Amino acid sequence: MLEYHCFMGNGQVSWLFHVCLAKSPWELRSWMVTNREIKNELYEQVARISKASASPKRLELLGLLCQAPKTVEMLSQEASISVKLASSHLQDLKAARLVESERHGKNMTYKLASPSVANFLVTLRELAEERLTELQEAVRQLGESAHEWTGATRDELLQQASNGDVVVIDVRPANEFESAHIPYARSMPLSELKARLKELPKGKQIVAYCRGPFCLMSVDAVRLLRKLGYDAVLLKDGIVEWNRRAG
Amino acid sequence: MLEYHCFMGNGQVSWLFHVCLAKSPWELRSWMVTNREIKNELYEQVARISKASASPKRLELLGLLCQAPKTVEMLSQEASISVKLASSHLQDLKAARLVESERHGKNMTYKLASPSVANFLVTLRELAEERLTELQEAVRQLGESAHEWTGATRDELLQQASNGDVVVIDVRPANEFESAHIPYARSMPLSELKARLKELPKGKQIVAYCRGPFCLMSVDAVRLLRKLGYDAVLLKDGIVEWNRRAG
DNA sequence: GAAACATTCTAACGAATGTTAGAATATCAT
DNA sequence: ATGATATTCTAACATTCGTTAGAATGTTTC
Repeated sequence: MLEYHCFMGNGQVSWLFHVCLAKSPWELRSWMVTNREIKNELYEQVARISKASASPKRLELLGLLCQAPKTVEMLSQEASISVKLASSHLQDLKAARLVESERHGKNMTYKLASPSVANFLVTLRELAEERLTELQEAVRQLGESAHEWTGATRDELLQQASNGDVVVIDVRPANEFESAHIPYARSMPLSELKARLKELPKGKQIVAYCRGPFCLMSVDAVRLLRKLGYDAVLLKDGIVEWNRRAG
Repeated sequence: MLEYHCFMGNGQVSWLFHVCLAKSPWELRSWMVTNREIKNELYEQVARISKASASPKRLELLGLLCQAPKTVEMLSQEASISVKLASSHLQDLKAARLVESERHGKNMTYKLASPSVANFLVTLRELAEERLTELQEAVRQLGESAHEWTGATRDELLQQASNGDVVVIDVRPANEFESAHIPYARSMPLSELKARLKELPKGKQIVAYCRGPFCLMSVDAVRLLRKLGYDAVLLKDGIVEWNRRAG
């Protein structure tokens, strides 16, 4: 029976006859089959990466690992899933070489396999934000509830932070701050914010950031600070987005 | 029954008690549920994009659409799948807003929804090449069979092409050349190459390119030209990769 | 309006995936 | 070694996905 995509059934593939004029029918067929098999294999491999990122929970786990290496338990709690499910997802990610694991005593620690993975995730998220109006709507609602940093550029923020005109606070857990943070930022985890209020000057503007645009910690921090009379705004970028804009 | 990720079952989420001290238990619970639901929704939306790219055939279709708009039939033939299956995959891609369709007479034409999609695909492919040794191996074998352009930089190639030291040929079908091509390149589809050999100078180096690193047309072109005594090499970049390096 | 054609919709099947619970494994403290 | 703890492996289930075939839709041409 003839297939739709039969090898020689139409004009679309007629160039093959020119290119392969010298080849015997058997050789021609084998050449095509081989080429097709090579392509299939190549795309199959690329799809391994996108399949690994094709689940909301795996995306969330990857996002958390962009901040710092973490144990299975930490990851499961922060993503609100069971330890078993987290472990299973992490193994899928490991099979796709997106993360690596290492044992530290009783705990298994997972970390991103490469900075390229973080870069890919940001590209993916930005594409989703550009294309999906549903996502734009959801993000817009987040933005409305809090005040965003309006001081234009990255360099301006760096400048003002370096000479003390604004105070940049990193409201993530301390270990994530230690793993990597924006220059001149001060670690002030959301959990300690209320107790350490006296460290913050009322006269200056306070810029709070957290894990990135999908993390709500800076939103909460800004809401709290503004209620107490501080001039607080939030920066949507996390450390990965920040570094990306550098290149 | 108590869940692993119960809301108040452990120290990991204890900061909530500080932040939300002022809230009643009901308010606290509702705040958490809402935050979790927002995050779930956000990641769900992002996953729509990666799910759409999580199939080898859909990746191949997207890759073809990066070259030029095409009808369902053209796409099905070039990807070696049935028209029905192609249509089905294209509708998945359309649901994820990665492609758009337009009717031209009897034919339905699909095109990329945005250049960001092409950019995302290259990022994905590059990540796959970096992380997956299986893919590196497959690509390496392709490279061995043909001679790659060794003239270092993009700018050098542009320079040499502009003053005629090398001849850059685009071996894709003519409509893809018309849609977009590398500056100074000459359209010479693989199907016509043998018939138009006399247009190519034997004294100069010929650089052939096609759809990108996973497309085998330039490999075949170079193989043919070298057998006939031409000084031909191939450029792995397609038009998308080329433009990306511009920014 | 009828015939011809390209595409999509519907239904169906087996294959792959997400999730959970229980058993098994590896490490640490004793 | 033994018990306690963290993680992974196994098995099971419902759900989703890839693929195919047949019916239905929309468009052009006559």
